[in-house]
Amino acid sequence: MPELPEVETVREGLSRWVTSRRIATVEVRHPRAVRRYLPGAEHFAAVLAGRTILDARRRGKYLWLPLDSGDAIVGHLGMSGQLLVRPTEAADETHLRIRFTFDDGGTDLRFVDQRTFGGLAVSEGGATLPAEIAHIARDPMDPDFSDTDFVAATRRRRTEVKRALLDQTLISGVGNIYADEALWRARLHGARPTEALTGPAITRLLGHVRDVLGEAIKEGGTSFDALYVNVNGESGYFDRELNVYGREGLPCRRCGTPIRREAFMNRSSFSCPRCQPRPRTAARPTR
DNA sequence: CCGAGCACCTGTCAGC
DNA sequence: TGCTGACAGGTGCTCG
Repeated sequence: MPELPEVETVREGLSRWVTSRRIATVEVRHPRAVRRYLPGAEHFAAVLAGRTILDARRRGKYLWLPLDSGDAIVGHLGMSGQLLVRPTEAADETHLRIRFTFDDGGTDLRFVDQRTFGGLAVSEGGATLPAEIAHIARDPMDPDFSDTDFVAATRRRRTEVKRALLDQTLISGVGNIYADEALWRARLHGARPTEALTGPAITRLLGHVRDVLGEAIKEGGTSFDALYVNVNGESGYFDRELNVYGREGLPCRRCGTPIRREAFMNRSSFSCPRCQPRPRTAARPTR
């Protein structure tokens, strides 16, 4: 779910609502929420009590909160995770997994996650960049992202272009929605082999990725239901701007041809049959 | 190195 | 009304 724009929306909320606050207590309500933190739930709570949150940062779909100890809370929302800032007296959410209270009272920080694919961990010494996410590439909104390196690395891959966009070690933050939207804008079918794309074509595609992510951030992200919300529980509005994702059978906004849906990696890909013709052959060696 | 398949979960919706 | 199967924004493992 949440892809870069949704995670960025959450990061902005955390930056505003939890920066400079000192953690009082931590309750882990479900052990799966901290499964990536090997010392376990009790240690998770103990090491965080009394720490002050200094900032809220993001790379791709990962978030981290640098602490005054030099450690960080690192997290991923998975498919259904939410970080909510709620009044302390508000009733527990059905899928409340972790609750943080603060010395100043007022509001809690709650990790709520229906499907439990997400989770939080403490990254020792991870304030600058958690080691747990060192394998994740920079995302295209990062000022230090290198367009030329991305183009070169993509052309070296022998894979399909949508797979490349979803590969978080090549470019991070792009998920199923924004990959389909960027490919539609670039008029490329996701099955096009990367090695057969020219440098300028990949550069143009990258520009569309950056455009669609930026536009979605302005709208507070995409949400089709109450699962994808900011820290105050509010949905974003980018679903109104989607051109292909979820629009099977509806007319392409460029040419009117009904949008097609194809199976892809146990989910779906949406594209325009006319603007984005399938490649004639599967990936093959170029020489 | 790469992809296919699957595991990890809960909930919703369509169809029977 | 219930049951069943398909499907959902992600990651990460094994296997070939």
